[in-house]
Amino acid sequence: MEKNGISRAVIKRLPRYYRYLGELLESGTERISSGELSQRMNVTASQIRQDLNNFGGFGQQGYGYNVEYLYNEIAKLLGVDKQHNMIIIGSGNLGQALANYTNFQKSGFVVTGLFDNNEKLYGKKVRGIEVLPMERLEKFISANHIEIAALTVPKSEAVKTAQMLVKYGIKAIWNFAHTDLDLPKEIVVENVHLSESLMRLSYNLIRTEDCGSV
Amino acid sequence: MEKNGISRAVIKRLPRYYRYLGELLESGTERISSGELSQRMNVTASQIRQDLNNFGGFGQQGYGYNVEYLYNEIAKLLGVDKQHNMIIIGSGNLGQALANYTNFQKSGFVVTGLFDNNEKLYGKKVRGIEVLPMERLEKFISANHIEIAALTVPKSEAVKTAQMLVKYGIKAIWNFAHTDLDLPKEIVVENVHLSESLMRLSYNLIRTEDCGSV
DNA sequence: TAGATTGTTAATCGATTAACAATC
DNA sequence: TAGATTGTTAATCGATTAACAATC
Repeated sequence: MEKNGISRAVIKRLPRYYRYLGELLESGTERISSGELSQRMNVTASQIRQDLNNFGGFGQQGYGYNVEYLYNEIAKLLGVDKQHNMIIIGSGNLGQALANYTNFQKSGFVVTGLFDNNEKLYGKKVRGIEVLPMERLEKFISANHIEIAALTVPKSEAVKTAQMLVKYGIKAIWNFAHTDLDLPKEIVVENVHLSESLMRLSYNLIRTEDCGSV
Repeated sequence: MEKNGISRAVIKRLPRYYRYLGELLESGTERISSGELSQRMNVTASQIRQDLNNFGGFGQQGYGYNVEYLYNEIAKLLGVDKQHNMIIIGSGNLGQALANYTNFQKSGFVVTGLFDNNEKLYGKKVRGIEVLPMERLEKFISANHIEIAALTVPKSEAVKTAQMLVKYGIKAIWNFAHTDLDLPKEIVVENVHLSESLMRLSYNLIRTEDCGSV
C-alpha cells in the first residue's frame, strides 16, 4: 500500500498550473517553455520542471511544452476529465451558493443532490435541484453512486454527519465546517476553513500596518 | 523594512491552535501541555512549542500553557481581539452567503457594506445590509475606514475591481475570484480558490480508488 | 526536592533552486 | 549543425523533529 509518493506541496500547485495552461490555451498559445511560464506564474522554472516530472516527461528538449497536451495531461491527473457527481449536505446560504455556482460543472463536478434536516427547506429548488430530507440520503447515495459530498452544516453537526456519510459510502468530503473530521484514512477530506483564512488575512494586515513603510 | 521573519507555515497553523484553544476554554480546561495538545491536534509537541516560541514564551516549565492566557495571546497575534469592518464586492450567491454567515462576527469581522454593479440587486437587503451600486464604493470606504474587502465578483472583473479597491484605500483583499490579482506588495491578498480545492480533492479521490486496499 | 514540561539548540528530513548533460 | 530547453542530479535552503539543559 505504498502511498503514491508525490508531495503535498506539488499537488497543491497542480490546479494553478492547470488554470494558467487553460488561459494560454484560450489565448491560442501553442507551446510554452518552463522559463516563460515561470515568469507568468511567478515561480521558478526549475520548480515547474521538477513538479511536472513527478508525473512524466511532458515536455520536449529544445521545444518546451505543448500547451494543449500538457493541459489535458494535468486534467487527467486531477481527475477533471471525467464527471463527478456531488451532493451538498446542508442547504443553508453556503450550500445554496455552492449549488448555484455553475463553474464547478465546467471541471466536471455536478451537483446532483441537496440535503438538509430543516423541513422548511424541503422541496425548495436550487438550480432545479430539490432540497431533500436527510432520511433520503442513504438511498440517494447508493442509487446515484455518489462519491463526493460537500459538508456545509453547522460545526455542531459536522462530525456525526460526516460519519454518517462515510457509513453510506461517500469516499470524499469537501469540508466547510469549522472542525476537523477525523475519519478513516481511506476517506479523502479536503478542508475549506474560511474563518481560518480570514484570520490569516487579518494577521498579515495588522503587520503591514505596523511598519507603515511602502 | 525587514519582513517580520515568521514563516508562512507557522502562520498557517496559528488559527488552528486558536480553534483548539477556544474549544478547551469552552470545556473549562485551565491548562494544557504541549504533549497533550499535540495528541488532540495530531501534530508533534515539538512543533507546537517551536511555533509558539516564535512569538514569545507563553508557557511555563513544569506547568504547560494556561489555556485562557494562550488563547488571548493568539487572538492578539491574529488580530481577532479587535473589530474589523469588511465590505463585500459582488453580491451574488457567494457574496450573500458570506454576508449571511454570522460566525465571522464572533471573530471581529463585521460586514458593513455590500456592493454590486447589477442594478437588479440595488436596495436588496442581506441581514439588514443594503446592496449598493459600485459608484458609491469610494465614498463608503473612506467614510467608514474600511480596510478589508471580500472579492466575490466573476473572474473577468476581478483584476480591475481589485485595482479599484486598492486605489480607494483598501488594504487587504479576501479573493474568491479564480484568478491571481498581482497587486502592490503592501496589499494583503488572501486567496480562497474553491475550484482548486475541489481539484485537489478529486486528485486524492481517484488515487485512493486506484489501489482498492483499505 | 523531585517531577514535569518548557524553551532552545542540534540533527534530520524534505522541498526548492541551481547546474548541466542529454536531446530535440 | 547550433540553439534551445528539457529531464535530472547535486547543492542549498528551510521546516520539522529530537534531545536536553533550564526552570517552574
